[in-house]
Amino acid sequence: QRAAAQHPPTVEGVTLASLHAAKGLEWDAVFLVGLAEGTMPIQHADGNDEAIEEERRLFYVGVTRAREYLSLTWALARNPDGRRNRRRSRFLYGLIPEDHPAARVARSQKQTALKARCRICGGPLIA
Amino acid sequence: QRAAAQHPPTVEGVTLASLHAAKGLEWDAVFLVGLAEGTMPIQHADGNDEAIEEERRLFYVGVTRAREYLSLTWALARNPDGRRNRRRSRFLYGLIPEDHPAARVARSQKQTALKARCRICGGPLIA
Amino acid sequence: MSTLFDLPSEPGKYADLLDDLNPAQRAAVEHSGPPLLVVAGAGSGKTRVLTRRIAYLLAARDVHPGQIMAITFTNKAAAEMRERVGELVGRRANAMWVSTFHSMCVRLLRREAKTLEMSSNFSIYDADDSRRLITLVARDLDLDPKRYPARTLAAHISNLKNELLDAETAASKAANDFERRAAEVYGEYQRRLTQANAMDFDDLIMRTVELFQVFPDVAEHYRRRFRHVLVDEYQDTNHAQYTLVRELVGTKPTGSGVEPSELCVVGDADQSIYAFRGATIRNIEEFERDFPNARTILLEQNYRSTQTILSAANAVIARNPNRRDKRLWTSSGDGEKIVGYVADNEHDEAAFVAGEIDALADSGEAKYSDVAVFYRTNNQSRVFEEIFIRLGLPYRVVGGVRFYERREVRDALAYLRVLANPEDTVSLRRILNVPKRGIGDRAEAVVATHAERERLSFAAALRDAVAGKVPLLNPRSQRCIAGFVELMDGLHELVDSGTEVADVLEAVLERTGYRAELEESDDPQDASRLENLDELVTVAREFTEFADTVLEEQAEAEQEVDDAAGVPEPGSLPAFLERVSLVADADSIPSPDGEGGEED
Amino acid sequence: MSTLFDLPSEPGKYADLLDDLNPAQRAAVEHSGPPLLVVAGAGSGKTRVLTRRIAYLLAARDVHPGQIMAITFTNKAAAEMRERVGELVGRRANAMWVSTFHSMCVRLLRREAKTLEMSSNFSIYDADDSRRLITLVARDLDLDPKRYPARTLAAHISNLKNELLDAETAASKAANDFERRAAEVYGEYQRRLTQANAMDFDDLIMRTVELFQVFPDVAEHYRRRFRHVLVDEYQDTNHAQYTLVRELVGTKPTGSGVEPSELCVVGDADQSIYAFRGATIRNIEEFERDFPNARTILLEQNYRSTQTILSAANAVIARNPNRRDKRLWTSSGDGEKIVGYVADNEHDEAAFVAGEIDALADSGEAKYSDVAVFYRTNNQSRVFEEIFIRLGLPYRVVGGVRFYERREVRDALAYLRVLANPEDTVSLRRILNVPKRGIGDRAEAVVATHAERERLSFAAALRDAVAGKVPLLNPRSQRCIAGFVELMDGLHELVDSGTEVADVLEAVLERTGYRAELEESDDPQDASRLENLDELVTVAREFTEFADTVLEEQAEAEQEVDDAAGVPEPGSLPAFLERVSLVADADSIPSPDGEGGEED
DNA sequence: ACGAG
DNA sequence: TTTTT
DNA sequence: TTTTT
Repeated sequence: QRAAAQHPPTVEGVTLASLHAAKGLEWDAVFLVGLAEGTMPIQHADGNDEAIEEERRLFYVGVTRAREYLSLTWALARNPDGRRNRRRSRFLYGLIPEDHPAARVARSQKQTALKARCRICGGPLIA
Repeated sequence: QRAAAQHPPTVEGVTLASLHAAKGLEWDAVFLVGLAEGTMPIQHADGNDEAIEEERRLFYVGVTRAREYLSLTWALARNPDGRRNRRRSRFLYGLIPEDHPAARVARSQKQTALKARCRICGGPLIA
Repeated sequence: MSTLFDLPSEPGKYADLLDDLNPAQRAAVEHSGPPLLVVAGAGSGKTRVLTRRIAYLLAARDVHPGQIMAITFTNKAAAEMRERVGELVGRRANAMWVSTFHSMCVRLLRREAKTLEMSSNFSIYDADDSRRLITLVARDLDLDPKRYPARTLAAHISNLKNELLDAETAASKAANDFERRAAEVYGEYQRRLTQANAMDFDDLIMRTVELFQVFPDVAEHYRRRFRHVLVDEYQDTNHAQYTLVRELVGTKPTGSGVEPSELCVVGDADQSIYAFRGATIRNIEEFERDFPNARTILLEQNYRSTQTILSAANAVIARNPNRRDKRLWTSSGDGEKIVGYVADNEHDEAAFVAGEIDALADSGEAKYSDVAVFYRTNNQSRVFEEIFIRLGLPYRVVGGVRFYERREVRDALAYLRVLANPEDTVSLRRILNVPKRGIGDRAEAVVATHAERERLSFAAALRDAVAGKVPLLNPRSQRCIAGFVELMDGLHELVDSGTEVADVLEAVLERTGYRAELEESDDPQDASRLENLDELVTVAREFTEFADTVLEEQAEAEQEVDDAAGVPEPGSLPAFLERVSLVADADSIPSPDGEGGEED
Repeated sequence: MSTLFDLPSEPGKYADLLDDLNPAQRAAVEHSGPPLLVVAGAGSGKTRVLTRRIAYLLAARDVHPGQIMAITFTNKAAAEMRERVGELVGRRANAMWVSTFHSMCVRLLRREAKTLEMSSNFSIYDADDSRRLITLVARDLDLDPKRYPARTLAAHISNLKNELLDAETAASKAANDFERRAAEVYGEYQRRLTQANAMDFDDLIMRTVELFQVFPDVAEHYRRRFRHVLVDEYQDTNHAQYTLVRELVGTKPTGSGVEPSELCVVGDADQSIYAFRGATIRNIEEFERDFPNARTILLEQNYRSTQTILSAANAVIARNPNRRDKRLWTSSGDGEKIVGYVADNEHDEAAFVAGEIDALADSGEAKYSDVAVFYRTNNQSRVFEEIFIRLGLPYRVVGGVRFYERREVRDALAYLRVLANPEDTVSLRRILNVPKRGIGDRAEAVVATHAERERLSFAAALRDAVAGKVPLLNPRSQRCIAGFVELMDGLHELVDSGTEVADVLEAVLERTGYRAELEESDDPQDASRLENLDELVTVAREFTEFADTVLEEQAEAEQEVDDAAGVPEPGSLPAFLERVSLVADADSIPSPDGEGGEED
């Protein structure tokens, strides 16, 4: 058994990787996480068309890694007690219907945790 | 007698003006002041060739406004008690000889006032 | 005419025009034919060359003054040129077009308004009007004023216009959010300008270029007429102005055989300091490539400064790379040495300067008014003012708010502008509640919404408001608006009945209560405001008087005035507004040019 | 050969190669003649197309494997391609060149070293070496490391090289201080690289382009040889790589009548995500313009994902403007719905994901190793790691420091590199005092200055130091340096006597005390360091063994090896270093390619 | 509820 | 901030 | 930060 840095000799488990590192590979189930404005697309790219287009391609690469199961998630706040001022990624427009709970916008007020599971998604996927 | 904003009806006196406003006019005696890096050329322009060239032209316009008498001045510090950390404008290179008192560099230490008058300039003017 | 039988280049002839010129200057005056670039170093006598050249054209080359167009950037330069040519050739000078880029364009646009399918009595929006309108547009587009400040948007849009790009092109070329939003604002801004029957400074140039490019026959008409075009301060032209000049003179014969006009531009790349306003040094640098076959003449002899100063200047500018080399020289000697001084701090620097100035004055070497202090940024004047005041040294500060930028002056003019052009929404909304008459933000917003929804002008929406047709408007506001409309109607009647401008202005100040409000105030600033308004009335008065004399003279001389098509009647309210719109200072009212008639 | 009498396109023939392909794939495999762009959507089977095409070339079009050059970006891709072609055509595959851009260039440069008047045993500097050298250069140029960080300079210089601009051109195009300084650094950096007999990654490409452009006969030689060039991930090429490909295949016949080689590039503009590394999407977008007459084939059928996922992907990417439209589809059904989830905070987000993963695992829908979590920035892994650890959910994090980037590995390799190339100053200075042996910054600086002044290599300056010829060096440091030189001389003897790499490496670790130091430490990190060094020894051992088998096989098959000119002897130290320089992971050692000899 | 400050 | 060599 | 219209 070879000890390479990127494949530590631990039991094979869930892969955690950057979207760049995901390119060219595929998995049965893929979770794209942190899909909030400022993170995906990254802050830096905002306002710059070419950069935003590249961020979108990056997201696209992520989506196309999944064989069967794809999950798209994001968080309203950084910390449990932090201000819930994040907005969801623009790349989700048209993907998650506006009336779906996951499409909800951040509120500035504190509010109770929102954890309603939602496998019953079924909105129109094509924009 | 007409009351125009830029020519208030006061007694005619010394003209105080920006270098831009000086363009096209001429005076017997001209004082170009504030000739320190960050002011002339202005901070903003630093590192940008085209901008520095334009600042130099601006300085040139100032110099060519004078008929008989031209004085070039700058200050080591902003306030009397402030840190003397200014450097003289790069536009003065070759104009004021390096061994002339006015070519002195800012010291970071506090030091006694330097006010030696210096009409006895006589260094080589052409670079 | 007396010159008809003279040989153009006969030696000894036109001695009065040529004898006191140096060889380069003389060459520039005598040059004939291909495009000419006169690279005129500082103090090299470029205005003299320009005026002599014009005089020479008239005297030696049998050119008619009506065939000459001389373009400057400032009214001051135009006035000086006209005056100095006048000294040489007398009243014939009045038939020339000597004007700024902008007033030349206004004149052309008014004449050709029909061609462009627009009204000839458009308002001219200056930078402040323009920024105001952009603020409104940006707000309507829900733009965050932090991310999209009106100032920045205005500068960006101005740059686009200077590059002759319209809103669609700008949108298609936009490569980031800011550019895209700016393009949107640009589009809506233009729509509102049109609605207000107004043009901003940049439009004046851009639309004239459009006029020439879309209607080649119009261009040809003017090219046929202006056989000689002279441009001053060529290094300060922006792309639109460059294009305007090129379209006007042409670079090859037209289909019907009109040769390019003779072009002479004067400028100095080393004095190009307005890049931030869109000026592009490239125009003067590339003149020979833009106008093939061009001749270039360098004016390096200086008649202003000592050799010491010139050598310093040469040394400074020589460090700029890729520059056409040019070394200023003088025959008048070295003069005094340059003084260098490092002060410990800014206060001491100012004290040193003050001391030097006093010494110069005491020794009689220079009067105070012969002395100037220059700095990079206006805030640097502060220390000097403090010291000068303390020493009782007289001074004047150039810069700061100019006459026509003062609030009270703009308010008064806004009334006049609305009277002249009721569609001028920016001006109308400016004075709607000035002085306060109970028409608040809410009422204004409600009327604006109504106007938008019903596709009415703001003025028409106000009348709807009076008629109770504006929803959500409360009765108290409605009464206030009724009062305002009535007020304006009254003023209108004055204008229609031919009241002279100054009296209309007086009526505005009285009936609106503007003057009363200032008189009641005990703020000393308001006293100066009153003075400024009085000054404005005086300007208006003199304007009418001057127009009357011109008209009389014209009548006496039985001059034709066919050149005046579309141009506002001399002395009229529109004429007055046009003048003040294109001018910064109250004392630099341009004298009317080209009003002496001639063949077309 | 068995294929000699087959008609190239006879229906039903080559069924094994074509039958299980969809029509677009088949067209891409069968296409012959003009340049071919295969736009291969995600999961559309592009490697299959590439490998089948190669097999088809060999089987149906009578192409010899030695005429094929297949270029990839990663060693992994190269290895996979070689393996899959091998499955189809057997050992003949070994005669092809299947390699990364960089290793292809290394190979060409070693072969043609004489032409470029350089040594064929140059070191290859990776990003870290390069940044180190740039740090030294910037320091010598007195650059403020705040304003000019080595990272930024390195990135800038890399971009310049990717654009094929040399230091002079960069200097002449510099439009601000940073660019000018960067150009200076670039120039000095290149000088030092040459001095160190080293090339960085970008040089490998740039100098190969130079080779082809300056020596057209060399280009023609390789064009004649490689009649088929295939490029994978074409959307990731930078300008230099694009130029390299173009120079290699040619766009028109050479003077001596060599037609352009047949080019096939495969890529997907929608997956272009390396612009920040210099990749330019324009290359794939403009392929048809760059290579006139080109044929384009779209691969839109997907063999990986459910239609639900593909529709989402299509919807996402469709919003990018100015894009070649492409809609992925599958015949395998809709599958599960996509799950969307907003968490209150990042902790909850991770908890949700962990819960979902557990549910998938519990239900048997997926093993942990079939699941991946992707984020934009590596620091986002933190929350997930915390939660996963708490839940005992097994995971591995991709990214972070890679095997050959680890300090201990680079230290050990630096020793080997200095042994292979004593001029390799960066490596030499790296290990000069590692492990600590009393040669401090001061001593290093003094030696460096001596080297600079006497125009000596740093290695030679060290010997001067031992001989007491370096001024200002104190005796204690001198003795330490003497010890170091002696140590290295001893190791050199080992190398010269033909000791195998793994044993040299062992000697390094023992004699320098590197291993001892780690063994004595009680830092747990140092334990893992020891493991990594052991791993490195194992890699070296296997490398030699593998080379031995290859050599034996070659001997058995009596294959010619003239292709190996300039290429380091298999199993040798230089060969080992070349391998590890072009590789990121210890487990992705590329198998030697093209080593089976053939005619040229 | 709107305008003024 | 991403990091194929 | 400069501001010819």
